[in-house]
Amino acid sequence: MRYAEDHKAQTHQRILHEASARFRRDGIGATGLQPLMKALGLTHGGFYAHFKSKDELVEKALRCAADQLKERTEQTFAKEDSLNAFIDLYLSPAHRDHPENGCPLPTMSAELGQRGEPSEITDEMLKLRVAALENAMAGEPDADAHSLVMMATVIGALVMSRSVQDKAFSDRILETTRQWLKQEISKD
Amino acid sequence: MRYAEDHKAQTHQRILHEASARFRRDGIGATGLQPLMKALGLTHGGFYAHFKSKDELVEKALRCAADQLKERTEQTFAKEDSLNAFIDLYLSPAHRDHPENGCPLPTMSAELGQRGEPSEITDEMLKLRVAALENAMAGEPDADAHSLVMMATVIGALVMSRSVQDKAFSDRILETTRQWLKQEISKD
DNA sequence: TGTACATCAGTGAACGCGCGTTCACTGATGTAC
DNA sequence: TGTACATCAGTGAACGCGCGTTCACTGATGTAC
Repeated sequence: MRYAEDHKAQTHQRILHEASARFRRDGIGATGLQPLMKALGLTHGGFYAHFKSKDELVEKALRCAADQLKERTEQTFAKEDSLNAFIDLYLSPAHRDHPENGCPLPTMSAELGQRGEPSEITDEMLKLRVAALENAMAGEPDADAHSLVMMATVIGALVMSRSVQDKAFSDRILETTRQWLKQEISKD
Repeated sequence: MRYAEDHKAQTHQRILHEASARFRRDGIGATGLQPLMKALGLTHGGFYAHFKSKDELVEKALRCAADQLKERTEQTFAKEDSLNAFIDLYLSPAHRDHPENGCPLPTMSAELGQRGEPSEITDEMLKLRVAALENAMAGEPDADAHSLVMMATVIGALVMSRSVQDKAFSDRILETTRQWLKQEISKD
């Protein structure tokens, strides 16, 4: 063969990785396949040797982002003070400023709903993260409700901090929410 | 003149209203001007007698949604038990299932950020709502932080409930968050 | 060792389509005389 | 009262563009003999 044995598989992964970043940063609709492939040094025609449609790419890229996130989540929850670590990570200025590496939910959920694709990956992703939070709250009586509400709070705070032009206000949203959530934890 | 004096102004408002609903329901990018005008019984060419570009429509429609929301918020906060009323309204299944009439932030914020338009209407909208919440918490020492975090929580819960396929899970997100927030209020 | 052939990841022109935008035009009305 | 003209909200064909998708092709390689 012309290329190394795993060459095609590697290209496949490169497309997936680039797409998952662009979908989060620019949105699904605004991400063209032509510019995407060009950015990888390829031509657009070759895309269909890897995926049968853009819809399939969306599904696979979302899975890719979810797996990436799962891994990072597990790393975070392996730490000592995992809840505080999670809060600091999710509500960090870095996460706000780099949606392409972050949680796909705040950027993609609206568009996914509008597209009418069932997907169910978001279900899986959310349930997984809420379960991880709940697990880290072991001992607290309201852990099931608290984990769910905490997840909602960090997502909402991130959405708010990204929606706002006023930089100081954006920082305040993140910091205030961080402090609030940590103080809630310390009560238990 | 051919039409009533305020005919053009009325058409202008009809376009604005329809656009503000479609942008929230389908997204900005996925809303075409041609189908939009057709839905109002007009042809697309006439659009430019009312707005100089789609970008201007986006800005004006967002303002329209914000005003609509402001009015509804004020009505809610005129009530006795305004905080509970707000929570029930924002986290109602009706709000989840009808984004076209609801808060534009959860549906449009990602796209607005991606478009690179400054806008600042989201700043105004958020600050206004947070201030209304804070006002309703009069007396509570942490009202400034609490109002901001509560806003984040309801936004995040709505985003989550809309992202999920599992209907029972979606309902649980809304209900759990409602209960949690109300219980937090009753503590004060 | 040398030649003919098969493989197949990637190429790039072409397709139909809907988009935002432009513009010469329509036609029902109010106004002027 | 009747005719000529001005107004202007809305019409609809046309534009260039980027989109997702298709497909005949390329050309470097491994294999067969």
